[in-house]
Amino acid sequence: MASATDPRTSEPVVQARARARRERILDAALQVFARRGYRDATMDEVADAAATSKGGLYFHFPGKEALFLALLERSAELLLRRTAEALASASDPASKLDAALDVVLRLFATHRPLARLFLVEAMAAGPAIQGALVELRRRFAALIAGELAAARAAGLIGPLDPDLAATACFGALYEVVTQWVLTGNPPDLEQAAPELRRLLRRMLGLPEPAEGNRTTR
Amino acid sequence: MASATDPRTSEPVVQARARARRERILDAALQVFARRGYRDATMDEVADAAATSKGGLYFHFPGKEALFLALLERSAELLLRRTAEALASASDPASKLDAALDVVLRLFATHRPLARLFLVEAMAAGPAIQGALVELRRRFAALIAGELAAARAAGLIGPLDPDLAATACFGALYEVVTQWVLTGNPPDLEQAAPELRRLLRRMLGLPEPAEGNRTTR
Amino acid sequence: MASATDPRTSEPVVQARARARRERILDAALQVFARRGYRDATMDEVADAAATSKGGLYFHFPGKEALFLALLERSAELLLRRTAEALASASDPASKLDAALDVVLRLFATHRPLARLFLVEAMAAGPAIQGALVELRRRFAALIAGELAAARAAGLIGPLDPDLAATACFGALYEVVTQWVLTGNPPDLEQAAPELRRLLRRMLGLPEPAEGNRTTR
Amino acid sequence: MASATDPRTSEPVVQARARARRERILDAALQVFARRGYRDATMDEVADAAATSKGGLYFHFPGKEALFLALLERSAELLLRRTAEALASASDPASKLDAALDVVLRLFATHRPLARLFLVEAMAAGPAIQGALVELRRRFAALIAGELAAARAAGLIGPLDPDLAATACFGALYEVVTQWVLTGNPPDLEQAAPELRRLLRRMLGLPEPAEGNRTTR
DNA sequence: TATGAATGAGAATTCATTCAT
DNA sequence: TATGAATGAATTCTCATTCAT
Repeated sequence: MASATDPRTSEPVVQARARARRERILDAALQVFARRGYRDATMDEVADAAATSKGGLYFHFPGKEALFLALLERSAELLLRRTAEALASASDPASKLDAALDVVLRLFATHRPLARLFLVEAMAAGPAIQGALVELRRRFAALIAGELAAARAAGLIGPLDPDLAATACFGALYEVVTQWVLTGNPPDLEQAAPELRRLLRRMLGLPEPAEGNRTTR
Repeated sequence: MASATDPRTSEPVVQARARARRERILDAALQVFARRGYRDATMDEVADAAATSKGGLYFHFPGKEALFLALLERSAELLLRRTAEALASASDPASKLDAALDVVLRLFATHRPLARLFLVEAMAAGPAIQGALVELRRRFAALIAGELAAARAAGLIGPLDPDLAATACFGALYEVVTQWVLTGNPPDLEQAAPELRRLLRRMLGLPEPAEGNRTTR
Repeated sequence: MASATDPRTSEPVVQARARARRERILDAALQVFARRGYRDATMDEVADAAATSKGGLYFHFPGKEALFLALLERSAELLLRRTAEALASASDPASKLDAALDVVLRLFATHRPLARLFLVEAMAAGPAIQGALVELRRRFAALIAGELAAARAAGLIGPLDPDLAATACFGALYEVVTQWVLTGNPPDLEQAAPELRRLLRRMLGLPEPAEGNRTTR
Repeated sequence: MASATDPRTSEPVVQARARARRERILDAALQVFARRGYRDATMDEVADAAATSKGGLYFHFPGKEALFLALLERSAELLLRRTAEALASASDPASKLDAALDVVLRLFATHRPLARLFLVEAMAAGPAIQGALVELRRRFAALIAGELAAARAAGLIGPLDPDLAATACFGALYEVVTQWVLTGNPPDLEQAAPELRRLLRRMLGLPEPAEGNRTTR
């Protein structure tokens, strides 16, 4: 009795179904965790939102923390990959910065629950998750720091501490998004992009662009 | 038979003792909340740490959330007052920035549990506390934004959006402290002051100082 | 140093004050117990209502149950005394019944909290209080049963079981008052008197009065 | 792999078991509430008595009050249904009264914990339960009042206020049962039936039966 | 694989009572 | 006598996790 196989993926149908269910659970978990916070969200709520049972949840994920971690990883991969692509697709440091900024702002602007989850709820979700978050921040900051070091080596920017500068950049960006998540200001997150770009450029010592479309709030 | 009074404060001894107990509870709560996080901390632990009974806790504070809020307020007053003093005691924007930065870094450097509590744990502690935190951030950012607007009006800095710039400043600072809280880097938080000062000055368009006066404690 | 004495009662002033305070506490307790029920009422509430402190309460009464019992006794004395007076002041069984009925309905009609306390809340207030209530009911029913036995002996009513008849009388009256306490029907409790009188008379075999003013609701 | 079903009820075995557990919990709750009273009974005790866990209790009932209410409803249905059947099975008002009286006395006589719970403990169990009890009394009294109105319309009894008369009947019955619950008198509740029947008949103006078997306690 | 009933170790909170002043 | 701060045992309810079917 050979098990059925999906002709497109040559993956056993059973496994495909399992993977789909897994994704469905992760999607549901994102909504629930973002809305209720890690601590207040219950596995019951996640199960309901995923239209499955508690037992089903525990078949796919060993526990609540692991579920959150999986969610975190899936989302972080996306963010980091897109940021890396943006950095790679631009040539000079200034446009790399612009591109990365655009990617991050656009991703969060279109995925507010994700932003809430990462920036507001996650940090207080227990040591294991905190550790994962620290690692993610480190990877993200390292991405920036790498670019800064390269720009510095190429003499495109003045002397600075790449790690601290990357942290500051990350923090400025992080705070702008957090404010938006918490207060809804600015109403459209991407609105803040040009001014934020200008501030970060100046901080890093990158040349100002010859730009006319200044937005003053 | 008049009740005994403290000769120094002319306050009834009973009330004085109660107020002391209240402070002791707040101190204990700070330790416990910082160590365990808001959610994981239990009222039992706080009571133990304060060397009182659970009932005693509830005599002084109506509940866990109110206890945390009281703690938040007490600490925030301190931070905001010191920052305002620092801003008032300096004359030009650049030294105002320096002074405020020093105050914040020093306060957190010497009160790591406080930093952990407010920067890491608090945000995920439920809507009421989140609201209080948003308000605190707003007040702090408004302090900075006010200075920026004044500096701009005086022609000391170029055109910028004071609110966004204040948010970015706050975020950069916040993230540096958070990294320190989470990873212990840099080992001495105040070490980061000069470079951070340089970054923020540049971001805001303040003149670079003729720098020989690096401050190493 | 002889203690001051009240010239009217030749009672030491201190004791007079204590007795007044005791009465004030009982009055407050009546209100609180009637409004919140025995279980849900707290000693704090009673203390507040009596404008005293918890410690003060415990000086005058050894505990919550004792307070309730004292209240019960004070009120029961009143009801039983008035009922006995009414019975004594009438000559024939029929007018005795009428008089007793009037007394009870009037007392409860003008003291609804008292009615609520006795008829609704008290029974579930714990074994000791239950025992006291049973005893009160017994005394009240005995009052009626005594009259019934006398009336029977005088040949004024037919044969019946005085105890059971008294219980039934008491129950009918009790239920009418309870309905009024719980639902507010009839709006004016004393309204129900004539019809209730008629029903009870018939039940006991007393002659119908030559009365024209029948009220049908 | 279809889930197993009970061949007799074609109900899934899982659900059948759950329903059985629910019933077992209700049975246990009746015992515990009757023995300890609503307020003093703890969910722990109920769980123990039901040989289940506290969590299990809360799986089947959302809380203590809901559990009590469910119990109340289940028992009240029984009483009301039996009373209605008794009323329906008799033809003339007098035998209807007799039949209903017998049903009620027999039910309580054989279920003393039930009687204790409903007549003594329940009334002081909080507003929600009190409301439910008021409604039950109303339904029961309405059953009687309906019969009285019909009998009156048919000219079988003299003029009276059906609602008040029903309340008085109910009260007399209620009090006799309550006395029995509280004091154990009369030792056999059903012993009181003939005399009580006679009293109520007279009260309502129903003809006396040609009966010789008087019982005097 | 999926279900949902069941578990049980806590959690926050309440409140009668005590007692130093 | 009076006060009100303090106590601590008891109680309801929660929820991550397990497991028989």
